[in-house]
Amino acid sequence: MPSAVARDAHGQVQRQDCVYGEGYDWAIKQDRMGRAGPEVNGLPAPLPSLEWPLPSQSGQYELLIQQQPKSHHRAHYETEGSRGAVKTSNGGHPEIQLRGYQGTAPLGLQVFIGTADERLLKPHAFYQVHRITGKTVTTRSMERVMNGTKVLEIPLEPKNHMRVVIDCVGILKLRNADIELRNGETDIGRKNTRVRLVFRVHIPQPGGQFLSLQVSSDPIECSQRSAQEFPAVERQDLDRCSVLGGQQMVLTGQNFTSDSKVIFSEKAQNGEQIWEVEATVDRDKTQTNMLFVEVPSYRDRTISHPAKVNFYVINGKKKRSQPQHFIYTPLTAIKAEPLDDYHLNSYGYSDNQSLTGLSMKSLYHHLDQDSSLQALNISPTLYHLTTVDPRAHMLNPDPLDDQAVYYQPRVNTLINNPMLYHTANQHYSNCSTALLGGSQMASHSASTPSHCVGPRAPMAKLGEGPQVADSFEACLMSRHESFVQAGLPLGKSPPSRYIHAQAQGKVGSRVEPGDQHLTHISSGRGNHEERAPEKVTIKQENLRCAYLEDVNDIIRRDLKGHNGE
DNA sequence: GGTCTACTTCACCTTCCGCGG
DNA sequence: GGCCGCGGAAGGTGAAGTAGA
Repeated sequence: MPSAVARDAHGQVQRQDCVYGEGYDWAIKQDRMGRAGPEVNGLPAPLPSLEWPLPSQSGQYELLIQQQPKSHHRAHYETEGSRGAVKTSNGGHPEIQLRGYQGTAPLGLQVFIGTADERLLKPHAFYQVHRITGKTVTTRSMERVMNGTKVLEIPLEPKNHMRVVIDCVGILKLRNADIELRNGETDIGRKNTRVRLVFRVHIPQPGGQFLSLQVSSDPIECSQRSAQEFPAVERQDLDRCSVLGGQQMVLTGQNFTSDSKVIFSEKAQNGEQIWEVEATVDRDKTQTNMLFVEVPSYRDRTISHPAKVNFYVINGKKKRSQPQHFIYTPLTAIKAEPLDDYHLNSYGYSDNQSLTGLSMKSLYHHLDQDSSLQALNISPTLYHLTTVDPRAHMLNPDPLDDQAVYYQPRVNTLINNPMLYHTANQHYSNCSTALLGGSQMASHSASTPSHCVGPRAPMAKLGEGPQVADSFEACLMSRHESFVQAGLPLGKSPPSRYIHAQAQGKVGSRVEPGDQHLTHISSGRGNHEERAPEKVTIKQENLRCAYLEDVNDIIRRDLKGHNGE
């Protein structure tokens, strides 16, 4: 088992262990690439952190999952033998394809185990990918460790139309106690048994850049027990209806029984349950993987804002599915003011789906989903990150934020770190205040929201460490605490930002303390093109229904969007 | 009636066993 | 016979629930 010492994207020396499949020329070729990233002009390029969100599609390229893994796979412990490769529901194996690749050289597809909870996708602390070997395995693979996360690399070959069957990926469960005792680990393992397979590919681009794409599978339940007994909703054909209810919703999933009930519920901000009602299930049509539900009417038919509720399927006393989300839309419209400098039509809102009653969250979401910056007539710009805190970038991990990452190492030096990442479809550019004067990002106080960069503003940092992440998360929390505790409309807090990245080496951002009703989004060209910033102003009102939970909702929706759902 | 504590129940985690290919 | 993949279950642990002071 060869091991290597490599420098990661931040120049930190780290040990990486590699395990090769037999007769694996490709692996040897890829080894150098994987240790410190692909090579550019003979120099190793760093790969984006596994915690970075990446898009599944960019330009002509698309990384997609042709066959999704089964929703249950019992992971094995280190003390056990392998429990085999992850399978699809029809007994086959997941299949991945990279579309749009015209090159002749094979690429490496990276696979790791990611989280599947409400938060942002990141490597799962309690599960690791496990390389399956044996005569039934047809796919070559190579195992390595990147920053403590096991990653399998599988060749994607043009002769196979850049399509590969993932029959060599198993899931290893680490003992909760071992992980929870680890320094800096804040997650708990108990009941944290859902994972996703995450696939990444790095495509060489002209000029020595690389384009990184990522796609993650549907969630996989990895525990023995829940897999056998608990109902699981995998899909719902309806996610909203009017407060009157009455519409039929078809749920597809697992472990539904003739006794399954569907419970709609709503919780107040303080977590107190304020509404619960059992929906009518069509028992005659019920199958083990399908439920037909009549949406119950909402408790309050006079709402003026969409109401977000949950529902779950329950088989027995405590055998209930993960909560699913549902939105009741109001019957009556409320005042909607035209938004300055903002063309609703460009977002395709129909009359009954106007901005009426739309929260800031919804606005953001729609903006995001429709590649809003383009719609807002913001020209593509170069987007620079200097060793960016991935979670800063992930603050709003929507398709817009999930810019494909081009990276080109050692092109220029910014303060202490030399890495410049250029995104595809580069809509905006920015850089953290951390870069100003070389101040340490870690010094950003969680209690000073003014240091938080706006929702679509990646923060830069000058080192990777828990204090930075903590600071960022605290920063995020702080922002939302201010929403909830102060009861301010979302449009008023936190203060808007004016972010402007200049050419490399002179980048920076500043907070504009001015009118907090306004959200400014500016863009400037980076090192290749200079362009005057364009400003978009959005006026927002009626935002009282913005809750902390909205952030999760945004994340959830966007993750779903990621998966092409 | 509210709070605290001790006890009980049960869900979950981890390990082990055994079977078939 | 050994290994792998897999199902099932035993036993430990801790969270959740309940009863009594």
